[in-house]
Amino acid sequence: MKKALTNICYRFFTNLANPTRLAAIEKLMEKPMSVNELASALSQEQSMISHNLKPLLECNLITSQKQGKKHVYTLNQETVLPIIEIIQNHAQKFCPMNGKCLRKEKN
Amino acid sequence: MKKALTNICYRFFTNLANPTRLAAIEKLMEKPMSVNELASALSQEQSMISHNLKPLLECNLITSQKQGKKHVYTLNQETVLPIIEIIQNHAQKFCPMNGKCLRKEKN
DNA sequence: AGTTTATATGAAGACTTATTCATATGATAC
DNA sequence: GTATCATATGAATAAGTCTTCATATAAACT
Repeated sequence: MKKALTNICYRFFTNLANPTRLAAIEKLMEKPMSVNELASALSQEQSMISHNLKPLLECNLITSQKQGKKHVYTLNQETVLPIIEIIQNHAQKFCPMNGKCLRKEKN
Repeated sequence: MKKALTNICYRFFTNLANPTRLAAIEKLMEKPMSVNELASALSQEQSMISHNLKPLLECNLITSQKQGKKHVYTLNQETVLPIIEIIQNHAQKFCPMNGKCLRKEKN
Protein backbone atom coordinates (compact mmCIF):
# COMPACT_ATOMS: atom_id res chain seq x y z
CA MET A 1 0.00 0.00 0.00
CA LYS A 2 1.49 3.33 -1.07
CA LYS A 3 1.85 5.73 1.80
CA ALA A 4 2.89 9.25 0.78
CA LEU A 5 -0.53 10.80 0.51
CA THR A 6 -1.91 8.60 3.22
CA ASN A 7 0.70 9.70 5.72
CA ILE A 8 0.36 13.38 5.01
CA CYS A 9 -3.42 13.50 4.79
CA TYR A 10 -4.67 10.82 7.13
CA ARG A 11 -4.35 12.63 10.42
CA PHE A 12 -5.47 15.85 8.83
CA PHE A 13 -8.76 14.35 7.69
CA THR A 14 -9.19 12.34 10.88
CA ASN A 15 -8.86 15.56 12.76
CA LEU A 16 -11.61 17.22 10.75
CA ALA A 17 -13.90 14.19 10.70
CA ASN A 18 -15.61 15.06 13.93
CA PRO A 19 -18.79 17.05 14.50
CA THR A 20 -17.57 18.72 17.68
CA ARG A 21 -14.36 19.90 16.07
CA LEU A 22 -16.19 21.05 12.94
CA ALA A 23 -18.65 22.98 15.08
CA ALA A 24 -15.75 24.58 16.94
CA ILE A 25 -14.13 25.53 13.63
CA GLU A 26 -17.39 26.99 12.46
CA LYS A 27 -17.57 29.15 15.58
CA LEU A 28 -13.95 30.21 15.23
CA MET A 29 -14.68 31.40 11.71
CA GLU A 30 -16.65 34.21 13.34
CA LYS A 31 -13.94 35.28 15.74
CA PRO A 32 -11.20 33.95 18.04
CA MET A 33 -12.67 32.51 21.23
CA SER A 34 -11.66 31.01 24.54
CA VAL A 35 -12.45 27.47 25.61
CA ASN A 36 -15.33 28.53 27.82
CA GLU A 37 -16.75 30.81 25.18
CA LEU A 38 -16.74 27.93 22.72
CA ALA A 39 -18.19 25.58 25.30
CA SER A 40 -21.15 27.81 25.99
CA ALA A 41 -21.61 28.76 22.34
CA LEU A 42 -21.77 25.07 21.45
CA SER A 43 -23.56 23.94 24.61
CA GLN A 44 -20.82 21.50 25.38
CA GLU A 45 -18.78 20.78 28.45
CA GLN A 46 -15.53 22.63 28.90
CA SER A 47 -13.55 19.41 29.04
CA MET A 48 -15.05 18.20 25.81
CA ILE A 49 -14.07 21.37 24.01
CA SER A 50 -10.62 21.25 25.52
CA HIS A 51 -10.11 17.64 24.48
CA ASN A 52 -11.21 18.44 20.96
CA LEU A 53 -9.21 21.59 20.53
CA LYS A 54 -6.03 19.75 21.33
CA PRO A 55 -5.71 17.78 18.08
CA LEU A 56 -6.72 20.83 16.06
CA LEU A 57 -3.92 22.72 17.73
CA GLU A 58 -1.41 19.93 17.22
CA CYS A 59 -2.13 19.97 13.49
CA ASN A 60 -1.99 23.76 13.40
CA LEU A 61 -5.56 24.05 12.21
CA ILE A 62 -5.96 26.52 15.06
CA THR A 63 -3.46 28.50 17.11
CA SER A 64 -3.67 29.68 20.72
CA GLN A 65 -2.63 32.80 22.58
CA LYS A 66 -2.73 33.27 26.33
CA GLN A 67 -4.59 36.34 27.49
CA GLY A 68 -4.35 36.38 31.26
CA LYS A 69 -5.91 33.17 32.41
CA LYS A 70 -7.80 32.71 29.19
CA HIS A 71 -6.50 30.79 26.22
CA VAL A 72 -7.81 32.32 23.05
CA TYR A 73 -7.99 30.05 20.04
CA THR A 74 -7.78 31.40 16.50
CA LEU A 75 -8.65 29.57 13.31
CA ASN A 76 -5.93 28.94 10.76
CA GLN A 77 -7.96 30.55 8.02
CA GLU A 78 -5.27 30.15 5.40
CA THR A 79 -5.74 26.38 5.39
CA VAL A 80 -9.27 25.88 6.60
CA LEU A 81 -11.23 28.40 4.56
CA PRO A 82 -10.16 27.23 1.09
CA ILE A 83 -10.87 23.61 1.99
CA ILE A 84 -14.34 24.47 3.19
CA GLU A 85 -14.91 26.40 0.01
CA ILE A 86 -13.95 23.41 -2.11
CA ILE A 87 -16.28 21.15 -0.17
CA GLN A 88 -19.14 23.59 -0.48
CA ASN A 89 -18.60 23.76 -4.23
CA HIS A 90 -18.44 19.99 -4.36
CA ALA A 91 -21.65 19.65 -2.36
CA GLN A 92 -23.43 22.13 -4.57
CA LYS A 93 -22.33 20.41 -7.75
CA PHE A 94 -22.35 16.75 -6.80
CA CYS A 95 -24.53 16.26 -3.76
CA PRO A 96 -28.16 16.62 -4.79
CA MET A 97 -29.32 16.92 -1.20
CA ASN A 98 -26.51 19.28 -0.22
CA GLY A 99 -25.25 17.43 2.81
CA LYS A 100 -28.56 15.90 3.82
CA CYS A 101 -27.61 12.58 2.21
CA LEU A 102 -25.78 11.67 5.39
CA ARG A 103 -26.34 8.09 6.30
CA LYS A 104 -26.34 8.88 9.96
CA GLU A 105 -27.83 12.19 10.96
CA LYS A 106 -26.53 13.62 14.17
CA ASN A 107 -28.56 15.83 16.48
CA MET B 1 -24.33 23.25 18.40
CA LYS B 2 -24.42 24.93 15.00
CA LYS B 3 -24.78 22.45 12.21
CA ALA B 4 -24.42 23.93 8.71
CA LEU B 5 -20.74 23.32 8.19
CA THR B 6 -20.85 20.18 10.26
CA ASN B 7 -23.57 18.64 8.15
CA ILE B 8 -21.98 19.43 4.84
CA CYS B 9 -18.42 18.55 5.77
CA TYR B 10 -18.68 15.79 8.32
CA ARG B 11 -19.31 12.88 6.04
CA PHE B 12 -16.90 14.27 3.50
CA PHE B 13 -14.03 14.28 5.97
CA THR B 14 -15.09 10.99 7.51
CA ASN B 15 -14.92 9.50 4.09
CA LEU B 16 -11.38 10.69 3.54
CA ALA B 17 -10.17 9.88 7.05
CA ASN B 18 -9.21 6.33 6.20
CA PRO B 19 -5.85 4.98 5.05
CA THR B 20 -7.33 2.42 2.69
CA ARG B 21 -9.48 4.98 0.95
CA LEU B 22 -6.63 7.48 0.78
CA ALA B 23 -4.39 4.82 -0.72
CA ALA B 24 -7.08 4.02 -3.27
CA ILE B 25 -7.40 7.69 -4.13
CA GLU B 26 -3.66 7.93 -4.48
CA LYS B 27 -3.71 5.04 -6.95
CA LEU B 28 -6.62 6.51 -8.86
CA MET B 29 -4.64 9.71 -9.30
CA GLU B 30 -2.47 7.72 -11.71
CA LYS B 31 -5.29 6.32 -13.78
CA PRO B 32 -8.81 4.88 -13.55
CA MET B 33 -8.76 1.32 -12.26
CA SER B 34 -11.03 -1.62 -11.54
CA VAL B 35 -11.63 -3.09 -8.10
CA ASN B 36 -9.28 -5.99 -8.67
CA GLU B 37 -6.58 -3.77 -10.11
CA LEU B 38 -6.77 -1.60 -7.01
CA ALA B 39 -6.83 -4.62 -4.76
CA SER B 40 -3.65 -6.03 -6.20
CA ALA B 41 -1.96 -2.64 -6.49
CA LEU B 42 -2.65 -2.05 -2.80
CA SER B 43 -2.19 -5.67 -1.69
CA GLN B 44 -5.63 -5.73 -0.17
CA GLU B 45 -8.56 -8.09 -0.44
CA GLN B 46 -11.11 -7.41 -3.11
CA SER B 47 -13.91 -7.13 -0.57
CA MET B 48 -12.00 -4.59 1.44
CA ILE B 49 -11.48 -2.40 -1.62
CA SER B 50 -15.09 -2.82 -2.62
CA HIS B 51 -16.35 -1.88 0.83
CA ASN B 52 -14.13 1.18 0.86
CA LEU B 53 -14.93 2.38 -2.64
CA LYS B 54 -18.60 2.46 -1.83
CA PRO B 55 -18.60 5.52 0.43
CA LEU B 56 -16.23 7.33 -1.94
CA LEU B 57 -18.71 6.69 -4.71
CA GLU B 58 -21.69 7.75 -2.65
CA CYS B 59 -20.01 11.09 -1.97
CA ASN B 60 -19.00 11.44 -5.61
CA LEU B 61 -15.33 11.53 -4.77
CA ILE B 62 -15.00 8.84 -7.42
CA THR B 63 -17.26 7.75 -10.26
CA SER B 64 -17.72 4.31 -11.83
CA GLN B 65 -18.26 3.04 -15.34
CA LYS B 66 -19.08 -0.53 -16.27
CA GLN B 67 -16.81 -2.03 -18.89
CA GLY B 68 -18.07 -5.54 -19.51
CA LYS B 69 -17.86 -7.28 -16.19
CA LYS B 70 -15.36 -4.80 -14.84
CA HIS B 71 -16.29 -1.69 -12.93
CA VAL B 72 -13.78 1.02 -13.60
CA TYR B 73 -13.45 3.70 -10.97
CA THR B 74 -12.30 7.21 -11.80
CA LEU B 75 -11.16 9.88 -9.37
CA ASN B 76 -13.15 13.10 -9.13
CA GLN B 77 -10.07 15.19 -9.73
CA GLU B 78 -11.96 18.46 -9.69
CA THR B 79 -12.64 18.10 -5.97
CA VAL B 80 -9.87 15.87 -4.72
CA LEU B 81 -6.77 17.38 -6.32
CA PRO B 82 -7.17 20.92 -4.99
CA ILE B 83 -7.85 19.65 -1.48
CA ILE B 84 -4.72 17.55 -1.54
CA GLU B 85 -2.77 20.53 -2.76
CA ILE B 86 -3.99 22.64 0.14
CA ILE B 87 -3.04 19.96 2.62
CA GLN B 88 0.40 19.56 1.11
CA ASN B 89 0.94 23.30 1.36
CA HIS B 90 -0.28 23.25 4.92
CA ALA B 91 2.02 20.38 5.81
CA GLN B 92 4.98 22.11 4.24
CA LYS B 93 4.29 25.35 6.03
CA PHE B 94 2.96 24.23 9.40
CA CYS B 95 4.02 20.67 10.01
CA PRO B 96 7.73 20.59 10.79
CA MET B 97 7.92 16.84 10.31
CA ASN B 98 5.81 16.88 7.18
CA GLY B 99 3.28 14.26 8.13
CA LYS B 100 5.60 12.24 10.31
CA CYS B 101 4.19 13.80 13.46
CA LEU B 102 1.37 11.26 13.38
CA ARG B 103 0.63 10.01 16.84
CA LYS B 104 -0.14 6.58 15.54
CA GLU B 105 1.95 5.42 12.63
CA LYS B 106 0.32 2.86 10.42
CA ASN B 107 2.22 0.24 8.46
C1' DA C 1 -27.98 -23.85 -18.33
C1' DG C 2 -23.45 -24.15 -16.26
C1' DT C 3 -18.88 -22.12 -15.54
C1' DT C 4 -15.81 -18.50 -14.83
C1' DT C 5 -14.66 -13.85 -13.75
C1' DA C 6 -15.63 -9.50 -11.38
C1' DT C 7 -17.76 -7.12 -7.89
C1' DA C 8 -20.93 -6.40 -3.96
C1' DT C 9 -22.98 -7.45 0.41
C1' DG C 10 -23.87 -9.12 5.30
C1' DA C 11 -22.66 -9.93 9.70
C1' DA C 12 -19.38 -10.62 13.54
C1' DG C 13 -15.59 -9.52 16.09
C1' DA C 14 -11.62 -6.47 16.45
C1' DC C 15 -10.19 -2.11 16.75
C1' DT C 16 -10.36 2.88 17.31
C1' DT C 17 -12.18 7.10 18.87
C1' DA C 18 -15.40 10.06 21.76
C1' DT C 19 -17.56 11.52 25.71
C1' DT C 20 -17.94 11.91 30.45
C1' DC C 21 -16.72 12.70 35.15
C1' DA C 22 -13.38 13.58 38.41
C1' DT C 23 -9.35 15.81 39.28
C1' DA C 24 -5.00 18.39 38.28
C1' DT C 25 -2.57 22.44 36.78
C1' DG C 26 -1.86 27.20 36.27
C1' DA C 27 -2.70 32.01 36.55
C1' DT C 28 -4.72 36.05 38.84
C1' DA C 29 -6.53 38.59 42.67
C1' DC C 30 -7.21 39.13 47.34
C1' DG D 1 -0.66 31.59 50.56
C1' DT D 2 -5.59 30.90 49.76
C1' DA D 3 -9.47 31.38 46.85
C1' DT D 4 -11.21 31.69 42.38
C1' DC D 5 -11.37 31.30 37.56
C1' DA D 6 -9.82 29.05 33.24
C1' DT D 7 -8.11 25.24 31.07
C1' DA D 8 -6.00 20.64 30.71
C1' DT D 9 -5.57 15.82 31.70
C1' DG D 10 -6.58 10.86 32.94
C1' DA D 11 -9.12 6.99 32.86
C1' DA D 12 -13.28 4.37 32.06
C1' DT D 13 -17.10 3.42 29.44
C1' DA D 14 -19.77 4.22 25.45
C1' DA D 15 -20.07 4.69 20.67
C1' DG D 16 -18.61 4.18 16.21
C1' DT D 17 -15.88 2.21 12.38
C1' DC D 18 -12.97 -1.44 9.96
C1' DT D 19 -11.63 -5.65 8.51
C1' DT D 20 -12.49 -10.22 7.54
C1' DC D 21 -14.71 -14.25 5.91
C1' DA D 22 -18.42 -16.27 3.77
C1' DT D 23 -21.69 -15.74 0.42
C1' DA D 24 -24.59 -13.33 -3.11
C1' DT D 25 -25.19 -11.07 -7.46
C1' DA D 26 -24.20 -10.17 -12.14
C1' DA D 27 -22.21 -10.39 -16.57
C1' DA D 28 -19.86 -12.89 -20.31
C1' DC D 29 -18.54 -17.12 -22.42
C1' DT D 30 -19.01 -22.03 -23.53
